[in-house]
Amino acid sequence: MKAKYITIIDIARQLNISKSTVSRALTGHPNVKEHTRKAVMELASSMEYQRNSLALGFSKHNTNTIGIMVPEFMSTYFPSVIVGVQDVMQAAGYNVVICQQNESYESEVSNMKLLLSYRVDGIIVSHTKETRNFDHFTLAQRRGVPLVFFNRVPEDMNVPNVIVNDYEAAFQAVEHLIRIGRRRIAHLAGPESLVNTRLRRQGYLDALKKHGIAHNPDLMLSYDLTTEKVKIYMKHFLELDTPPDALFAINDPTAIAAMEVVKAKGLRIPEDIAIVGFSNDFSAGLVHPGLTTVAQPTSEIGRTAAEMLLQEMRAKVKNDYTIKKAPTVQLSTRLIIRESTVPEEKSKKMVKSK
Amino acid sequence: MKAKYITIIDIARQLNISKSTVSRALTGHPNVKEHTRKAVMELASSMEYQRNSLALGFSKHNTNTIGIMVPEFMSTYFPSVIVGVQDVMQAAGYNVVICQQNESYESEVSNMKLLLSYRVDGIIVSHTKETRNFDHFTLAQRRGVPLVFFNRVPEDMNVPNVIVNDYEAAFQAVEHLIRIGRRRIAHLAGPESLVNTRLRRQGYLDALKKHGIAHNPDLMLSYDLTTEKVKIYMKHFLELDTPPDALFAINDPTAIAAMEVVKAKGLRIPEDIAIVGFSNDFSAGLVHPGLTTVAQPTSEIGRTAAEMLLQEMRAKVKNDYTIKKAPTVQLSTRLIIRESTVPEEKSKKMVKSK
DNA sequence: CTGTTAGCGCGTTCAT
DNA sequence: ATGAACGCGCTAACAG
Repeated sequence: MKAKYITIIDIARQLNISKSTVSRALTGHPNVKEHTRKAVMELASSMEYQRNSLALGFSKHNTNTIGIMVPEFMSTYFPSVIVGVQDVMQAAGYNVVICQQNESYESEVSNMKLLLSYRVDGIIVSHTKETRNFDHFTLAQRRGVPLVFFNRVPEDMNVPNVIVNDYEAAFQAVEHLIRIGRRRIAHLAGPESLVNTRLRRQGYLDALKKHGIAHNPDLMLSYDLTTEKVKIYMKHFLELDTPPDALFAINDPTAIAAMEVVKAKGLRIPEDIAIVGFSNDFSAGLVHPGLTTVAQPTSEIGRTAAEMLLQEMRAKVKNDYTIKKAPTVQLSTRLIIRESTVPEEKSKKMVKSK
Repeated sequence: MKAKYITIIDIARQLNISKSTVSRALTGHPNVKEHTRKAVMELASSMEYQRNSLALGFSKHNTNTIGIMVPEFMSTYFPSVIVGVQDVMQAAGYNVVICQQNESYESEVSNMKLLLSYRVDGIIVSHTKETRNFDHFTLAQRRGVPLVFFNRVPEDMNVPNVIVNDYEAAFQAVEHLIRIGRRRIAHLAGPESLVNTRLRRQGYLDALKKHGIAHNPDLMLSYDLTTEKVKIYMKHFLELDTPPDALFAINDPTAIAAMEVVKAKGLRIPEDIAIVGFSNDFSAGLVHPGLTTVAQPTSEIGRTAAEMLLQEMRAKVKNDYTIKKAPTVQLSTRLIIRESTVPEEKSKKMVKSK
């Protein structure tokens, strides 16, 4: 059941001219008689000629296609970054191929090889939570395929990337909790493999320190981002002799899952325990009470990463990041205060005073 | 800044053998001396040889790649269908390229041409809300590229597809509203271009009819799925002389946006107005009150579509759907009752009694 | 078991 | 203004 496509040879035969002429007419080469060009164009369109990008990329050594690799599709974060990437890339005449890894390292390696085997011109990446070995990324670099990372950036690689101010954002979020009078602030951190985890945790620790609150190791746990674990750990927190009066969660899904546990226990949010998330997922504004969280400029992250990649791809001489510092763009976040930390009336006042 | 890849010729030269032998060794052809094979494999891996799928697909006329085209990424519906597709396709040795159209007809046409120009072996599609012309799809069929539709299926095309029982699901949802005593049931329908819109609307109308409730045209509006319009129309409904006591929304984002309007007006859900959505998006369980909605088996939809596509691609003789009825699989939905129609205690009872 | 050759579709010289 | 010939990387058919 082979597909059947029209080629420039078919067109050439019908018109009794050479395929070179057809090729020239189709690509807008100046040296083609107007009459001939018109005939070619008309026949091509009536035969629904569809150019073969494989053949083209094959001989030209570039495909006008970039890949984007994201770890998951379950929150709205990555899809909206992708929309930003597509905006810019489409305008620049590039096609975007999306690969989604389901947080699996294996998928990531095989998808990377897939993209390389299809000779994409560049790749935008956020790695999985399982990724500890980065050989598949350096392989791309060695092959001269530009990479731009965002959100989850490997610490040991010198590579262009787009990030947000995770440390400050976490610091501010925790400071917000302290300002509203909380002292026993728990932190559900992410996996050690993610640089975000470490930055946000440091922000958490330093905010406590600044305000003279001793860090209680019992109130901090790293976990693997699965819902089941949140439930276990959150229950554990709540059953401590002196349970926390606030929670800073690594991301919104974590915060939302934690809220479920709190509500199931019959505790009140924010009165008994205030909760802050991270990223301002679509659902953060929908849960009850609304989730205080750190908003990330998702579509701008995507657009910025795309623009950085375009620069890399357009560079006449490949940037050698073994000898040169790779560019980093840090975008700003914004703390969104909702009812999970400040009850209704109060929160309205705070927004106004902003 | 051209990328530089190793080819089988490089390997052949180093080993002083012909590229055919290298090719055979690499592809596991039986007629290669063990010694030679080993040498090839070792060199290939130490040089980090990465096969060129372009060249392969180019000469073999198939790419082991399928495309999936979805209209949007804003709800969790399409991403989770995609995860199902990937499951099946990965196991079958296919690569999946995802295209997202932002609900734009133009993007759809250009992405379709993109996929065709890359000679994908098959395509899974849900079309945009703007799509009224289906030539780009029939083009694929004429080229012998199998298509499988899901969710948004063109009515005039005889093409394999995976759908849910939209009509019955809508019927049951509305019947549920009637059972809890509602009579003035409004319906926010989707764009006329979507077959879902028509089926769900018919289910709505027939449920009213069955229960002897006259259809009030003032209570039914079609709209373009943008949040701004929901707000306008919902306000309009609520300001009618005799406003509705229930709303059946075409999908969950619509229902959730409508809930905002209701709450802003100071009305109670479900006491003043009960609300039902469609699809059981992730956020449906998070909003307050929880949204009663029709759950779709998203990942099963994806897996089923993928399996249908595999069958099409594997068919020795291409199925000619101009003369033969295309297969349809209809999957079942399930009405999930939450607090947007039945207050807390009551809804718990109903779940138990199930 | 291995080497040689042809061909996939296209753009691109190099001739004419 | 046009045609002929080549090459991109790989597999397959054919010839040893």
